[in-house]
Amino acid sequence: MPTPTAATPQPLNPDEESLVRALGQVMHVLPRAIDADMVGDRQLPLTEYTALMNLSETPGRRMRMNELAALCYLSLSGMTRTIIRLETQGLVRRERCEEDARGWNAVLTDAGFARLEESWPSHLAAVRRRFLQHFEGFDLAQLARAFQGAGTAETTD
Amino acid sequence: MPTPTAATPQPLNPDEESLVRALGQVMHVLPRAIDADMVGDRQLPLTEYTALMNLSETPGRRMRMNELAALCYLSLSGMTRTIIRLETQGLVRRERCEEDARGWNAVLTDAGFARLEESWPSHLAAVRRRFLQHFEGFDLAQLARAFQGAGTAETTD
DNA sequence: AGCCGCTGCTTGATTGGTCAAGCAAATACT
DNA sequence: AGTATTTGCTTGACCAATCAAGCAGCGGCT
Repeated sequence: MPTPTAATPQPLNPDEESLVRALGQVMHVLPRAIDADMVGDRQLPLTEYTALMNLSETPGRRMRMNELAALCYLSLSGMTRTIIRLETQGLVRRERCEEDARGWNAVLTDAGFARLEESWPSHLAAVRRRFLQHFEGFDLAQLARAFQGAGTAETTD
Repeated sequence: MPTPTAATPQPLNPDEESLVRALGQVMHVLPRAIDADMVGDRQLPLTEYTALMNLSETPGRRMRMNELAALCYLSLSGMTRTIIRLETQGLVRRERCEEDARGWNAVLTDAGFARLEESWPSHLAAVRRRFLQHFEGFDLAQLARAFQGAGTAETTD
């Protein structure tokens, strides 16, 4: 019996191999690097930046914890803690939700909006330098679709 | 004065915008998803798998902590703790380094090698399904080069 | 030979995330 | 109407990573 226990799957070819290795590196390095850039430059961690940014794009600059957590790819408890950090800095305020007294809205304060405006160039620069720059010859729209697929792949199966 | 404080950088065009959004998602989701797959399937977290894998590819299946940490994209202390976890499972053993009594070698045990052999199909499947699959039409070699660039970009600039 | 600074690794303290349990409000059921 | 279930969020316990401090062994310098 050549393959005794489990079905041996098709191994990676050399190009796949090096892509996967590079992916491993990027998954580890990129988020930390961009975060470190933001912290070094603007004292605003990537997670907090992302929360502020999502809030800023919403009518009334407010959002339910639920929805914000999903947009930030964070667990609900992770979101709670992020919002608490932002609240203590005065960048976000929490208001009880009118139509459901269990719910809360995170509301971007003026200070929060100002902080965001002051920080986005730093974020933009980090993303350009660490990522976009390296994909210059590529069809970005096509690439974006592939990434979306990779990010939203079914959880189990 | 139209732009009072800082120079306003070139904003992202729509394609860049959606690529960056997708990147944000992927950076968050992919490592956790692959790790969760491995844990669910084989009880072996991605970090530990990576350490075993790197050890297995080295002559004598042994490596200095230093070097292993670099290959795993982990801090030295993070590597120490990972190795301790692996050691308590009997998958790795530590030996003092012969030519430098300060140093340690992490050595893959037979049990560790077996564990790796049993786990790699799961890792492979996760990587295929969550990542490679979504880049089917692409020039993988070219993509790999771009990713390598993104992962190794100069730290400060 | 002996001290001094450097190196390799571990350990302690902290951080930022997760999951599970808790709690209060809303909703469904009879 | 009154209870049971579900929902929305927070809190507690935990975990894996980081940085900073500690420590032992090495190597250079005199």
